Formats: sequence, structure tokens, C-alpha cells
Amino acid sequence: MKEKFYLTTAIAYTSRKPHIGNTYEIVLSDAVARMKRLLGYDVFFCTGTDEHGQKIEEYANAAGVSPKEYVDKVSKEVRDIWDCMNTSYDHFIRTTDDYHEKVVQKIFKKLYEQGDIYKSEYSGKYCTPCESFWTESQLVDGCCPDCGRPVTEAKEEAYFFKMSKYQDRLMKHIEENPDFIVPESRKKEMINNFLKPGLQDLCVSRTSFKWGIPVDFDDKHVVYVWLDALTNYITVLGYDPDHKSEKFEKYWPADVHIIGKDILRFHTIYWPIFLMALGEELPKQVFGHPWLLSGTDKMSKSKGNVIYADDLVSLFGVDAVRYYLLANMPYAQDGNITYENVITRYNTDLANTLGNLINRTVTMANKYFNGEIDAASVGDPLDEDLAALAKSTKENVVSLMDEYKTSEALSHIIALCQRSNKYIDETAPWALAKEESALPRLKQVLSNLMESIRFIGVLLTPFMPETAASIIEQIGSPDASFASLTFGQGAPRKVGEAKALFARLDEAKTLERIEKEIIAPQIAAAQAEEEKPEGVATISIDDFSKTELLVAEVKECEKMKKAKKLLRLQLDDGRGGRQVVSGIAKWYAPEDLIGKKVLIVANLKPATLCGEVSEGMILAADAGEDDVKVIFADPSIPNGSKVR
RNA sequence: CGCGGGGUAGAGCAGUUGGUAGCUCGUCGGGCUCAUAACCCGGAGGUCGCAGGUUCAAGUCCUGUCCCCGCAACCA
Repeated sequence: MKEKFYLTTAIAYTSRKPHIGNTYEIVLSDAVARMKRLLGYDVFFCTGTDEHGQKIEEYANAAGVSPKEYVDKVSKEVRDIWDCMNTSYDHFIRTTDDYHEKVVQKIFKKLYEQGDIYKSEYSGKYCTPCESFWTESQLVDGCCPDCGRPVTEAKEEAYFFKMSKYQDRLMKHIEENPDFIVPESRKKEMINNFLKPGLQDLCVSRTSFKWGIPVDFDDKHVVYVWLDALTNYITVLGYDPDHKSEKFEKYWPADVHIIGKDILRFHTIYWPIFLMALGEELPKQVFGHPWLLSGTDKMSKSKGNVIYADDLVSLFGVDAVRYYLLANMPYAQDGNITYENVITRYNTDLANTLGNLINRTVTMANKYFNGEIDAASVGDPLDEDLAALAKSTKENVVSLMDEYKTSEALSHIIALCQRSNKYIDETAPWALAKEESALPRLKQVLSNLMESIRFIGVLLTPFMPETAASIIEQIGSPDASFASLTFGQGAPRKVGEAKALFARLDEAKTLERIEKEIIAPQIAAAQAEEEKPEGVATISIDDFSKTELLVAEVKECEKMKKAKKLLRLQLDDGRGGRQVVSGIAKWYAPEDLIGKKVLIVANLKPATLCGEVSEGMILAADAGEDDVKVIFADPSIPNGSKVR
């Protein structure tokens, strides 16, 4: 019986169309899945969309559609992109799927009945008109960040999960299974930041919005999105707490969850604990992959640097985009993408090294022998060298893929292409072709080349499926199985017609096209969106007079030990002085401020930040993306002067 | 002194157990002509963030220090 391999991606949140950074994960997972299939595993590869939650409710409202209509649209966009990347997932789950919702309810009930989930009270600041709870830090000037109205202390019933109960077991599991969380550095983050300080019980229900799976025995509540979302990994297998499905028995536990580094906490702490509570095995491994950045920045709409997979595919073709992602992402550090880099990589690796190798070899086979090529036969040390590299390349690719090191795996394959190109140079087939007596050797040389190309083609299958198929077809290889990868095993063949795999791109022209077809429309769309007015309500003069603004002089100022962003200032406000904490350490050193006069909001309710009391706020302007400038007052104004 | 990661040629990155500093792009020169102005070979370009230390020998180990980036806590 075939060994099973179950892998999943995170399910994509349906807030908006995924960009190329979000798309990286499915491509990486697809390469792993295809590699395992090539090696003969019975693979189950699952992905999907996460569709509940307050944010989606809000996005839907803003778009003037129902949440379901909204997620139907985005979920389809996600799926279209996964499909345009030619990913071979076996199942696409949506958290709004019927079978999923039912099982989530059942699980919630079970955990409640066995005492892991208990009903308690959640207390915090509540804005009645908005029906929202806010944490202290979300408040704006002590008021609701949405509507600006005052909030009240309120309590609300909520369900909590007893995380602490399972903490020691989880810690032990992580220690005993060193590969449970990879890469290593991420594991340390989880242990030091969450497990060692001790886990808090987690609030697993919400009453503040409706767009979620209702708790069936208490329908004021909906299930917390993460409990809902994480469970997809087992509901997709037909899991049911009462009777386990055949599929679940076969595939669970997952061999790996491939996820972004940002959601590692949910997958390595909450998810394992939920599973322990259900009495199920834990996934064997969670791999938190790095992020793909646009140049050096995170992709964001406001920066206008978002790159989408479908745009890239229309420019370069699926396999070139897959190649770029898989070849360019480091294992543990963030990678980056620019159109220029994609073009360079395309031209050098795909057009010049790989494409040209196939093209020149196939052309020669047809030209010299009408395409009739023997099985490979190693005679000369040069041949042996080539055969040895083909063999080691195969071994390296397999073992590197076990660690998800796609970039290193691909560079080994490219190295085999380079070695093959060199082999052509060393053996000089065109010279052999000129002498009748050298024809046997010429035939041998070409057969060896065909064989190394067969290795290249087969090994590329997980990374570039279409290209691999075209290579196999061009060299007329009857066998493209992994098992056949022994040098010399390839049978005699009739070589097909030479077809260029990747046409070279003119960098300047291509960039021009990108600018015109992709970047310009994107900027236009962003500008259109920006024309919407800012959402600050007008206020009366009375409202304004509630704010007391004063001129104050900075007497002392120092960096705070425990906080990177904060400065602690002692101010002379003309009425005995006060201490203010301000989040401007990134832009101002203490000596920049001492002796200067600043404007403060004097009647702000005092708050404690990182252990220091702050009685007021210094006025500063957002001077640009990630830049803040303090508003300084004229030195001649007496301390304590009112500003209005 | 909260936890972790990183600072290596103009750019982007490798450097396993300490033993002559590598790869890709770019650049300069050479070779070849089967091929997609491609392919192959060679040169130039780095005091491996900084300062100490251990050692016959340190990018690699230790100590200190300066930057950058994550995570956590705060941006009143």
C-alpha cells in the first residue's frame, strides 16, 4: 500500500483578492505535493478560504452586499488565482460549506460539555451605538475609535477555552518533537513569548457581530473565527467527533501545515491544544514560511506596490512565475520580488540556460541523426562526470524538498543544465559531425545529453509541470517516472521537434509594457479610491472647547528603558509641571526636545504606558509615510498659555 | 539588560563540525558556432558591521559595541 502524505496550506482570508505574496504559499505547497506524488505517495493536498468574521461583515457592508455575496466573490477570485498558478490541490474547502459549519458546531458543543469551554464574562469598554467592545489601547482619546462617542465599562457573557490546562502537555510535545515547528527561530519565538509566560484562557465566542457560525445551543454567540478556521484541516476529511470517517482515519494526522510566519501562533499553540481537547493526534509538522516582499517593502495598496499573480502569468507564463517564486524565496528569511528581477531570472535561467540547452540538443539530434537516438552509454570520463552529476542532482533535489528548500533544489537542477551545456562545449558535437569515423561517438554524446535532459525534465515536474511535460515530449522519452531515473535507463527514442520553451525577453520593452498595462491602471484605480472624503465628522465650537490645549516647555526628556518607541518628558506647563509619555522616540532624540516649547492636550485623561504615567499628549503631525514631526511653539510664548 | 534573526564584492544571496572567501546578475577579456545576440573559459572587484579575546589557524567559537528586521509590550 502506498504511504500517505497529507499537507495543507492556510485557508486564505476572503477580505480581498490575494497578491503574489499570498500566492507564494499555494505554489510552495503545490511543489511539495507534486514531489511527493512523483515519489509515489498517496497525497492529499488541501486548501481553501476562511470566510467568517467581523472584518468581512464590515467589508460587505461597505460594498453594499451581503457577507455571503461578498465571500462568494472573493473566494472565487482566490480559487481562480490558485488555478491560474496550476496548483494541484485535491480539495478546496470554504468555511461557509455546510459540512464544515455543522461539525464546528458539534465540536464546540463537545468541548463545552466536557468542560474545556466554559461560560464567563468578558469585560471591557463598550460603545453602545456601535455594539462593539474595545480594548483600552484601541480607544481614541478615551472614545470609540469608530464613532468617537464615549464608551462605557461593560460586561458581556462569552465562552472561554481553558488553554492553561493543556499548556504543559504542549510544551512537552514541542520539546520531544524538535521538528514540530520549523524553522527553528520561529519555535523559539513561540516558546519564549507565549508558552513560558503562561497561556491565558482564550475567548472563543463573539456576540458583537453575526457573520460567523452560530453556537447552536446559545445562538446569541458565534464561534471565534480561529476555532472555526483551524478546524478546516479535519472537517475537510469528513471528521466528526462521534464517528470518524474513513478519510480521516487514513490521512490524519497531517504531515505538514504550510503557513505564513504571521499565523504561527494559532497553528502551534491554539490548534494543537484544540486537538488535544478533542483527543486527536497533533499534526506532525508546522512550517512557517517567510514573506515575499515587493522590493524591500511589505505589499500594500496604499504604497501602490502590489503585484498580482495573474498579471505576472499573463506577462511571463505560469511556469516562469512558479519558477521565480520557488527559486527566489530563501528558506527562513523574507524574499523579494520586482518586475526587473523576474525578467532577469527568466532570461538567464529559463531562456538561456534551460531553454537553450533543450533547443540546441534537440536540434542537433534531428540534424545529425534524423532524431534517432540510442539509450545512453557512458564511455568517456566526461560522460561519467555528467552521469554522476545527474545522479547526485536527483538525490539532492529529493532531500532538499523534504525540508521545503525549493530554491536550493532548483539551483541543483539549473547546475545540471549548466553542466550539460558545458558537456556540449567539451565534446563539440559539430566537430564530430564532420568526420565519418567520429559518428559513433557523436551518437553516444547525444544519447548522454538526452539522458541528462530526461533527468532535468523529470525533476522539474513538481516545480514547472507544463515545461517538464514539454521537455519530455521534445526528447521523445518513453519513460518519465521517478523510478526510471538511473542514468542509461532511458530507452532509445525518436526525438521530437525542437520548440522554444521560453522566448528571450527584451528587458526595456517588457518593462515599458508593464508600466503601461499594469502599473498605470493600478495607480489610476488607487487614486479614484482616494477621492473619497475623510471620515471625520464635523464638530461644533463647543465640542472643540472641550479640548484644553497649552504651551509647555520640555525640561527633561529621556528614552524609556522598556519601550522602543516611547520618550518620557517632564514639562513645565505653567502650573506645576507634569509628566508626559510620547511615542516619538523613532524620530526625536531627547536632546532635540529639551528646552523647546511644544503644544499639549492638557485635559486628557491620564494613562499608564509601559509602567509610566502620561498626563497629556504632545501634538505632532503625520508628515508622511512613517514620518512624524512635533509642532513646536514660538519660544517667546509663556509656559501655560492657552491655545485655541 | 523581554525573546529571536540578520549585517560577506555595485545588487541579491551561500558559506555545514574553525583550515587558501564562493554563487547569480552586472562589468572587462578570451573561446566556440549546434543553439533563443545563446553557450563555454578567464580577469577585476570583499580588511566577511566595529573593537577585543581564544587558537598554529576565526566569516565560522567567546566578550563587548553599533546598526537593520521580526515577535511580545507600548505609539495619550
